Amino acid sequence: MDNKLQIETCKNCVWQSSVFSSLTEAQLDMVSHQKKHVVYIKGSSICRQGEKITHFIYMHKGLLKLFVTSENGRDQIVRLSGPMDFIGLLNTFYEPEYGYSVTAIENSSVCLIPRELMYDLVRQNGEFGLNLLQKSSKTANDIIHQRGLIHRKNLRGRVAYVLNELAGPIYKSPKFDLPVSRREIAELIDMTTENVIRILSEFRKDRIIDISGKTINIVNTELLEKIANHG
Amino acid sequence: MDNKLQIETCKNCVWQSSVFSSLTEAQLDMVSHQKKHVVYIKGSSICRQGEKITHFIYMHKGLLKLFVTSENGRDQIVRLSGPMDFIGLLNTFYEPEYGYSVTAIENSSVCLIPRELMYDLVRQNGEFGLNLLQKSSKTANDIIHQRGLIHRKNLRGRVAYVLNELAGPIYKSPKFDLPVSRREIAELIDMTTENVIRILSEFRKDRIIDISGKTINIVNTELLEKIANHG
DNA sequence: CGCGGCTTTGATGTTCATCAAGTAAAGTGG
DNA sequence: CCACTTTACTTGATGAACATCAAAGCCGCG
Repeated sequence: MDNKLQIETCKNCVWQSSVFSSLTEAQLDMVSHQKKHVVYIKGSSICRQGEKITHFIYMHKGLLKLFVTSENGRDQIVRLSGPMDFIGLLNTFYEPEYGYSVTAIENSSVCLIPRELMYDLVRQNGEFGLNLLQKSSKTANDIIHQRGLIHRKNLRGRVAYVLNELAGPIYKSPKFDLPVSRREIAELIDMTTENVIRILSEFRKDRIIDISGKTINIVNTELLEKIANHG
Repeated sequence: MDNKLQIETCKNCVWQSSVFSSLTEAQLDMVSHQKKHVVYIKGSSICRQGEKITHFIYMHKGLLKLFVTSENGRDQIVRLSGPMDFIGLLNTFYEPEYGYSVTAIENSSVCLIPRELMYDLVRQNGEFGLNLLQKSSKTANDIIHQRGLIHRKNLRGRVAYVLNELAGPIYKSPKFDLPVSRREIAELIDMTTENVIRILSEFRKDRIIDISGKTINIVNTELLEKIANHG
C-alpha cells in the first residue's frame, strides 16, 4: 500500500522547518541518519488510533486527515494537515498511543523521526524544545479556534468555509479537485452527508460555484466569502 | 478587585507540580524569587483576550474559566481550569497576546511566573522543556476531545455531562454550589440559556437532581450518568 | 425604591437530521 | 470483460430537536 524511499541529508532539505534551525550540525546529522523519508499514496493509512507511537511525522508535501472514531463508530475529522506540519505533536509527548488515525488524502511525502530521538533532542537542546513548544501550542490553538469558528456557523456557512479553506490556504486556486468525499466533508464540519450535498447543489444553482464530479470552481468569490463569514 | 500577597519559597510548596521536578535547586530558587503568589476572588478578571502576556499562570487552588469573545460579542467558554493547571500554555509560547480571557469563578490562588523566566528555563533545561511539552500536549488534547464529546451529545446529555463533571472531578461530591450562572453553563456546552434552565427543570421533575438556587444535589447518579453517556 | 441582570415558563418557527428511494460510479470475482 | 456488489452521490418528504421571541417573577444593588 505504501511506497517508501530514502533521500539525502536533512541539512539541505528544502522542506526544513524553522523548528530544526536550533539544532547543532551534529544533532541534525543524527536526524539525517535516523529519519526515514516516506511517500504515502492517496488513500493509504498512516497510523491508527490506539497504535503505539514509534515516530514523529513531519510533513513535506501533500495533505493528510486526522480523525477520531467515536463510540458509535462514526468518524470525525479533527484537522487537515499540510506541509510543515508535525503530526502527533499533541500526543507524542505524553501518551504512548496515537489519539487519532491519520490517512493521506493526497499523495504525501513525509519524514519519520524516531520518537526517542525527538525526546533526546529536546533534552539536549532547550532551544529546540522551545521551538517545539511554540509549534505545538500554535497547532493546538489553531484547532481549538477553528472548531469553535465552525460551530458558530450555520450549515451554509460551514460549507462555504471549507470551500474557502480549500481554494485559499490549501490549493491557492478558485478551481480545484476535492480531495475528499462528500461524507468526509460532513465529518470535518459536523453535519450530515445529505446536507453537504444539498448545500453544494444550492451553491451551484445560485451560480456561486460550478461542480463536475470532484472538481469545484468558485465563480462568485465575494458571495461565498460573505456566506462563510456571516453564516 | 484582586488581592495579592507573597508567600514562601517554591521548594516546599505543597502545590508543586511534577513539571517543576526537573529544575535544579538554583533554577527553582529563581522561580521562588521571581514568582508572585496572587489570590483572585470569585468574579475577578485575571486577563483579557488580546492583552500582552507577561506571566505564566500556575494554579494552586480554585476554579477559572477560559473564554473567547466571538465576532457577535457572545462569550464561549473553552475550558474550566483547576489546581495544577497552567493557564496560557497554549498561547504563551508562540504569541505575545492572550488568545482568551480568564476569570475566577471561585476564589483562586495562583502563582505568576514571568514569561521570560519560563523561556530561559526551557532553554537551560531540556528536561523541563520536555515536561512542559507533555503538560501542554495533554491540555490541548483534553480540550479537543472534550469539545468533540460535548458536540456529539444532545442537549440533555450535555447538561448531564457538566453536572457529572462538577460533582466528580471538580467538587467530588454529589451536592455542590454552581460556580457559574445558567448562561455560563450554556456558553460552556454550546446551547441557549433557556434550554439549560428547561433541562435542569426536567431533571428536577424527574427526580434526578434537587435544585435550590445555585445549589445542586444529584439524587439519581446512575440515571444522570446514563443520560450523559447515551445522549 | 427602581433598575438591570438572572431565572423561569410558554408559544412559535426554523433549522437540520433522519428516512426512503433511486442513480451513478467504482471496485470484485468468475 | 462482464455480471455483481458495494460505495458514493443525489433529491424529496417528514418530523424532531432546538433557537428565538415574549412575558413575568425574582433578587441584589446603588
